[in-house]
Amino acid sequence: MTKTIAVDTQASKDRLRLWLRVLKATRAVENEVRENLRREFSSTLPRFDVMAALTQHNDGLKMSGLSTVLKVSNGNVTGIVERLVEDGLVIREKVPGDRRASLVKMTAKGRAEFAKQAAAHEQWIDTMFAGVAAEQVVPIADALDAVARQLDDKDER
Amino acid sequence: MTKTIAVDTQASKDRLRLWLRVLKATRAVENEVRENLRREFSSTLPRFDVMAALTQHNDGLKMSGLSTVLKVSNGNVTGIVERLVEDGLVIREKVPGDRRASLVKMTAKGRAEFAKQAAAHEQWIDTMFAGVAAEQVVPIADALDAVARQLDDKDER
DNA sequence: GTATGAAACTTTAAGCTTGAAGTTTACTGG
DNA sequence: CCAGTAAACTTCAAGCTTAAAGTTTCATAC
Repeated sequence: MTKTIAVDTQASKDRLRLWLRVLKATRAVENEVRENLRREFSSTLPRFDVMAALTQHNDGLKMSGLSTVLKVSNGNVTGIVERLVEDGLVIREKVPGDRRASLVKMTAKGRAEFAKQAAAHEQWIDTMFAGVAAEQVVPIADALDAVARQLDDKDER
Repeated sequence: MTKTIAVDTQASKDRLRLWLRVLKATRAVENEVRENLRREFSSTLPRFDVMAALTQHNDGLKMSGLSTVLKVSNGNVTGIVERLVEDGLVIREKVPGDRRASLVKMTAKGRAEFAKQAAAHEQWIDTMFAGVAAEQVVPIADALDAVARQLDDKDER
């Protein structure tokens, strides 16, 4: 077996510093997006996330599918979808042959509403990330993807 | 006046993609940190954040100071500090000359506990970011700092 | 002094989030 | 068939989070 020994190198400190910056930037952007969603659309980030996932999966997603895609708990999805249904943005269909499950889909109203929100969202992000040099965008995205993928792989084990 | 016209360029799409990756990586790391804090220390990220802020400000912070530093609402800080006080990790001192305010400080128990958590935390981060090449660390940190700073500046206006 | 307004908080209502426990339905081995 | 187990959810308790409203204290102007 391989034993990992704690060493507090410069590289280690740099990585911690990187994480703190990533976190700070993410929270700043997220707060701005939340505030904009609230002000302009009277909505929230979790609702936006659910609608985005359903838009990508045009044939619908089961509750468990939503919680897997969004990486949140089952119980969480229950509440968010509940409220989206109340607002008529989403429907829950019965799954033939499995009375436990239900398939969540966007309604026409939901699609129209989400189209507006997604367009605004893209503009917000574009403005917020304008300060990142074009040639840095792809390398940074790839580096962070490596971090996320490593953790995803770990979860699946 | 300058009018901003919406243009959906390749650069714009790349920036959106970058944001989605940043978000994904951040959530993955955050989830891991939350889970580790819960499992190993029966604690949470907000509690860790408050203790980290108080550790950096050794002479204490007022409630309003905490909410400014952490960029969360006043009411939020009230609850978290309340629970930290219950656990004896933090104390609230009276501010002489201002009966409205109180100064929050770490206790000896809090300092001892946080030292353990911070050391573990640094190790977790080091492991999770091991996949990022050393020479990329600083440039990425700087690029994201630009994003955060732009939003901070905007808030102060 | 005393009104008036600001500052520093706390409280509240509503929504988000999780892990754990509970319910109903489906599947599988004997 | 049917017992046991797994799957797909929902419910629950506790904590996090915010905006808005409320409270007490302080500062300033008159």
